[in-house]
Formats: sequence, structure tokens, C-alpha cells
Amino acid sequence: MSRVEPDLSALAFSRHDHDRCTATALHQAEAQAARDGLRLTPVRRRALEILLEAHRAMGAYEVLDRLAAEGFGRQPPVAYRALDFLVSHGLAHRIQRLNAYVACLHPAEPHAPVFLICRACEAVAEAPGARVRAALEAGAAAVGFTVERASVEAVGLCPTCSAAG
Amino acid sequence: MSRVEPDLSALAFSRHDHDRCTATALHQAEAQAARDGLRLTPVRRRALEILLEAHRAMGAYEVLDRLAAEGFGRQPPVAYRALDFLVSHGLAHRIQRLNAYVACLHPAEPHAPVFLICRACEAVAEAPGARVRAALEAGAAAVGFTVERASVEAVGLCPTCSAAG
DNA sequence: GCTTGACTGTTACGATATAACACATGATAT
DNA sequence: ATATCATGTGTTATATCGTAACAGTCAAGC
Ligand SMILES: [Zn+2]
Ligand SMILES: [Zn+2]
Ligand SMILES: [Zn+2]
Ligand SMILES: [Zn+2]
Repeated sequence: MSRVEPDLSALAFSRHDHDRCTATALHQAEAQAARDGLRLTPVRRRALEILLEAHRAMGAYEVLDRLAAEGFGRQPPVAYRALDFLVSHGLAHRIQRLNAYVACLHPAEPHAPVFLICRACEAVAEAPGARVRAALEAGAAAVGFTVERASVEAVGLCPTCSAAG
Repeated sequence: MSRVEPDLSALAFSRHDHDRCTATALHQAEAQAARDGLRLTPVRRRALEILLEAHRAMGAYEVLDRLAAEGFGRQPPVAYRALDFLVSHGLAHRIQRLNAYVACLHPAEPHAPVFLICRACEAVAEAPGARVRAALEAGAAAVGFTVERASVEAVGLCPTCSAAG
């Protein structure tokens, strides 16, 4: 059974039904957890929900404050562990430039994302990175380097903020 | 007048005349400083030399320790300011993944580098990034995003460590 | 000589991240 | 049933990375 998937690559930059957007992402996370035997515990699930609320990167301490306010632990490891879990299972990504984390909108499909970070509104979108990765791998292979992981992060202006001047 | 330039893209991964390698980079830095009216003061120059000693990224505090041992200030801003100067004038680059800095081997030519980081020997090489950038810009443009700055960093194995298993 | 601006140094603090340990809980294994 | 074990959650304490704010130096320009 197949279905037409909406293009999520610039969703963060455009007006959209965000309730549906987060519900879908959460549902996919649950499906993946069930399939792979992951334990999407209350803290972990709530951390993901918090990241999903806005299409921007949040620092660990920002997430921690939210978790603490809701009755979870209030010490750094609480947030770091939940975030590490999400990242290690592809449910969130770490933005190196910002020392921050962003929810993944399509954890199901394997992907090597490129992050587009708007410096004005702070929105972070995940763009398809296949071409970029291919170019990167080719360049690396030319000098005998084997790429295992890569981070590609661009800072600039999203369409909305660009139009606003 | 033109001259054949050696390919520096994988220099960090191969055996080479490193004294000559650092001397050249330092000479280029001095030339650039003279041309652009930059003040390559003792701390700044020494910080660059320290980064040039090894083809790897060094943390600010690591550089600071070295500077302090040589009679410069021993407080964090001393290192951060010198490193910020080097980075802002293209004489060094910041590696986001590592919260660390690496000397640039060819500051003269404008470039949008891709960093190849060996997880085994920690060497960091700067590979040509034109193709990667082009792909990145194209992908961003497709969703209306304007790229202003980008960081592309790959972690993996360099040819030497790869051969060593 | 005096002002000005860039540079270097300091103290003090803020922000980010991890080590190490105590306890709970649920799944085996005896 | 109860001992054992693995995983997860919470804690305290500490490590690592980064910056704000201010004081002193020194050379350039008036
Ligand atoms: Zn949304
Ligand atoms: Zn924006
Ligand atoms: Zn060298
Ligand atoms: Zn290596």
C-alpha cells in the first residue's frame, strides 16, 4: 500500500497544518519504536513533542526546563539522555552550529539531511541531501577519505524572512 | 606571474615536508596581512603557528595553554580573541563538530571548504568544496532559501588509517 | 602633549556537557 | 517465589567551552 507523501523539505518555512504535522511525526516515531523494539518512554516521548512544537532547534537546557516544569527530573542528564536517544534513533537531529536539537519530520525514510537555518526567524528545515552527499563522497573518495558521518548546515534567510527584507 | 601550486587538499593525510608546509602558510598569512593592513601581532601569529604545527583541530583551551606557557596571557579571552581574528580573516577555520580550530593552508584563494576529519588520527584536511556548495545552493534555492554561510564537515577514515585497518 | 582606537590582559560569570552513583522496574533464571 | 540482570531515571558534582565587562598599554594623528 502506498500513499502520496507531502514534500516536507521546506515545511518549516511555510504555513501549514502544524497540528497534523506534529501528529504525523509522532505517529511515525511510535510506529518505528514498535517495529524496532525501542522504548519511547514518557520523558523521551515528551522531549520529542517539545522539539516538534516549533520548527526550530532547541538547546538541551531549554528542553530540560520544559521537562522539569512538567514533573520530570531537573538535572542536565535527564535532557541529554532523552535527546541522545532521539538522535541515535533518527527521531531528532543535532545541529552542530547551534549546539541544539531539532525534531525529524520523516524519521521513517533513511536520509542524510542538509539543514537550512534561518538566521532571522530561527526556523530549521531539513532539505534533501542526496546530491550534496554524492558530491561530498566523490570529493572525499578522490583523496582516499572514507566518509562515515557528515553534517551539512547552512545559515541564511528562509523565503518568508527573505521576502520581509 | 604564475606558478604551479601543489594540491593541498589532502596534504594533511599524506607524508610531506611539513616545515615547508607551515612556512608557506605563515608566509601567505603575512603577505595577506601586509596587503590588507591586518595586524598579525605576536599572540595572533603564535596562535597561527600553534595551529599549523599539526594538521588537526585544536580546542581554544589547548591553544591557550600553549600561549600561556610562552608568556602570553592565561585567560580564555586571550585565546578566543586570537582565534576569532584568524577565523574572521580566513587564516583559520572553526570546526563546528569539534568546537575546535584548524589552520587554513591556503588562505589566499577564496574558498568554501569541506572538512574531512579522521576519527582515528584526528587529522583534518580541507577538501575543495565547490561542487558540494553548488549542490547545496541548488537544493536551498529550490525551496526559496538563501544560503549565506555553510559548514560541511565529514567524519571518517583518512587513507592512512583506512589502510591500517 | 593629548586624544583616540586597537590590542592585550584581567576577573567574573554563563552556557554546554558528562562522570559517577543510587534507586526503581520489569524481564529472565533458578 | 526470589535472585539476578539490564535498562531507565533521578541525583550530585564537575568538566569543558565561551563571553561580558573593565583596566592598562601603546602607537598614530592632531
Ligand atoms: Zn509543522
Ligand atoms: Zn525565517
Ligand atoms: Zn603540513
Ligand atoms: Zn587518519
